[in-house]
Amino acid sequence: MPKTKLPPPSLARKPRADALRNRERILDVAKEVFTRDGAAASLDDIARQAVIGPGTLYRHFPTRDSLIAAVYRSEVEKLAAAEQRFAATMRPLETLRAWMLLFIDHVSSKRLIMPAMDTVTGGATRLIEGSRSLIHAAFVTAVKRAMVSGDLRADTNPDDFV
Amino acid sequence: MPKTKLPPPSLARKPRADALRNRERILDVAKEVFTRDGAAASLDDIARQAVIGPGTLYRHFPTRDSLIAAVYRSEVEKLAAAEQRFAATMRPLETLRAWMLLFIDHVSSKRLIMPAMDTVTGGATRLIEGSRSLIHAAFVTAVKRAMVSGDLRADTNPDDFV
DNA sequence: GGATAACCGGAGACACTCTCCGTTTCCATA
DNA sequence: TATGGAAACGGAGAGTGTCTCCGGTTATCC
Repeated sequence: MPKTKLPPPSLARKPRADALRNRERILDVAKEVFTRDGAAASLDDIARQAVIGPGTLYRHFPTRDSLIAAVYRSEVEKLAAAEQRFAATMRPLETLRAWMLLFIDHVSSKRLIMPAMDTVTGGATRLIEGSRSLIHAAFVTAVKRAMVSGDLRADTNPDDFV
Repeated sequence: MPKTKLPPPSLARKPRADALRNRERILDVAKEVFTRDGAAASLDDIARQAVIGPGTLYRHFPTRDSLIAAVYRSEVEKLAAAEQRFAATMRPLETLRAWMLLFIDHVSSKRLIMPAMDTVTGGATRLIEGSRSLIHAAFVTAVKRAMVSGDLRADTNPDDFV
């Protein structure tokens, strides 16, 4: 009798397109605002700049911390992904150089955002710990590519850069 | 920092007694509230508990950060002073033990307060750095006293505890 | 004791947070 | 393509917090 199709053993269904769009826009704006105004920036202001209502922002990110954490995660993922994107169009040494520049940006903006992450929960450490491996992997890949191409001496140890 | 009395040449005159009293009360209450409610506690609430108006609180500490920093500084000073107070009435080993207990308290409450200190200014590092030497000196003194009295082996290096 | 600079209190304007719910949009199905 | 309904949206508004301004009070110095 129920014509409603219950989704196969799998759990949830695909998120709506507008929700994804909004989530992305919030993350973009939030990153910019946090970096500019510090971690105590107004959340309603972020919503306003992202051209959405406050309700929408709070539905996506119930707390300030969850938004900050999401911004951080998203940045780390972008950073890791950039290595492959660069490698597709640049020579190995250029790739490494460009990526390291991006890394500097990442670190300096992280300084701004971090303090708020454990204001309440003290949970910053875990988040950072988890992202370290992702970044490290991207870095090692870039260095290895440069070694294979001969731009870097073959006996270079990636970790020596750190 | 002991205030030597220099009446004639100076421009500033001695701070009023009530101002000093209030400042002290604010610091006491603020420490308690911050430790309990976290660094985002309501400032007006602190004023209320200290039985003063909000205006008074803001005159003494114009920003949240300045209040937090003052609380921290005051705690460090008390911690350093406690070593001498203990030594006056306790045996060296007891002094050391009591002082280290106090130190634990200090560290754990610091955890609560720290995050807010550089939320805006990123200035926590300097503050902590400055206080480290004060605490370290008190600690070394306590250890040395215990060594002289024979409670601790004479070849103990204070820094080994850390 | 009197003058006066320093200090106090708290009303109030403004900003921020977060929720509730009527309206709109998207997606699956027919 | 049309349609039912779940999912997402927006924004008004209540509650709370921040910070200032200024008339009144108090301590200090002479």
